Amino acid sequence: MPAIINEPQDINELMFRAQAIAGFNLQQIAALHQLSVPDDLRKQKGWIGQLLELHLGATAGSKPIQDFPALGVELKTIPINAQGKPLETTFVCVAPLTGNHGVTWQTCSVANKLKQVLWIPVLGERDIPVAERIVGSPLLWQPDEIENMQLQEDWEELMDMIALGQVEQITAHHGKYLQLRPKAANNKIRTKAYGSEGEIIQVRPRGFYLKKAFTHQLLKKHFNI
DNA sequence: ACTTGATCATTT
DNA sequence: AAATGATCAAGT
Repeated sequence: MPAIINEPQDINELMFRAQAIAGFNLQQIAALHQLSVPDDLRKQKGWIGQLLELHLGATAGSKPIQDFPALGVELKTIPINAQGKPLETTFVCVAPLTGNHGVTWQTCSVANKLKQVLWIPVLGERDIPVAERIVGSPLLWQPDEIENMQLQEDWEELMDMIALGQVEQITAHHGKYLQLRPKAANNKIRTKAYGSEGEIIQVRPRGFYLKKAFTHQLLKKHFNI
C-alpha cells in the first residue's frame, strides 16, 4: 500500500483507496506516513480524521470547503462499536447566527456539506488503544428523501429560533436528528448573534451536529446490521 | 449508561 | 477570529 499524498482524480480512485485500508489498524496506516500514533485523543481530538485525510489525499485543510472539492465529496470518520453503532455525534459545520436572510434548506451549508459524504467507520471504543483501532468499510452516501426531510425539519426549527433571537434558548435537546451545540476552543469565546429585540448580542459559537440516531440509521441501511 | 456542553490542535 | 478535524468528561 503506497503512502498516497496526491489528490484522487475521480471517485473510483478515492473509493479504491478507502476500500484498501479497510481492516487495517491506525498504527499500520500511520506508519505509511512516518507518523506516530498518540496514546489517546484527549489532546488531539481530530487526529484520526486528519490521518485519513492525509492518506486519502484530501487537500482542503481547514478551508471552509468540501474535503474533495473536485469530486464534491465530504470525508467523515465516525467512531463505532463492534455492533456498528456510532459512539459520537458528527460535527457538520459552524452555525451562522446572523445574516441568514434568504437562506433556505436548499441553499444552507448543512445541506451543502451533506450532499455527498464518504463515511469511514473506525472501531473506536475507548478501551481500544488508538493504534489498534481498525478501519471499517467505507460508505459513499447521499441523503435519501426521508433523511433529507428529517434534517430539513430540524434545521428549520433551529434556524427559526436563531432568526428570532432565541439562540440562547436552544439546547442540544432541540432537533431529533440535527442538533445545535457549542463549538469553540472554550466557553469564553464569543461571536455575534441576534437578541430577542433584533439587536446584536455576543454568544458562544455553535455548530450543527448529526445525532447518533441519524448516523446509526444510515449505517444500518447500507450495511444491513 | 448516555448525552450535553466543553474542549484541544491546527490552519487560514 | 473563525474555520477545519472531532472527542472528552461532567452531569443527569
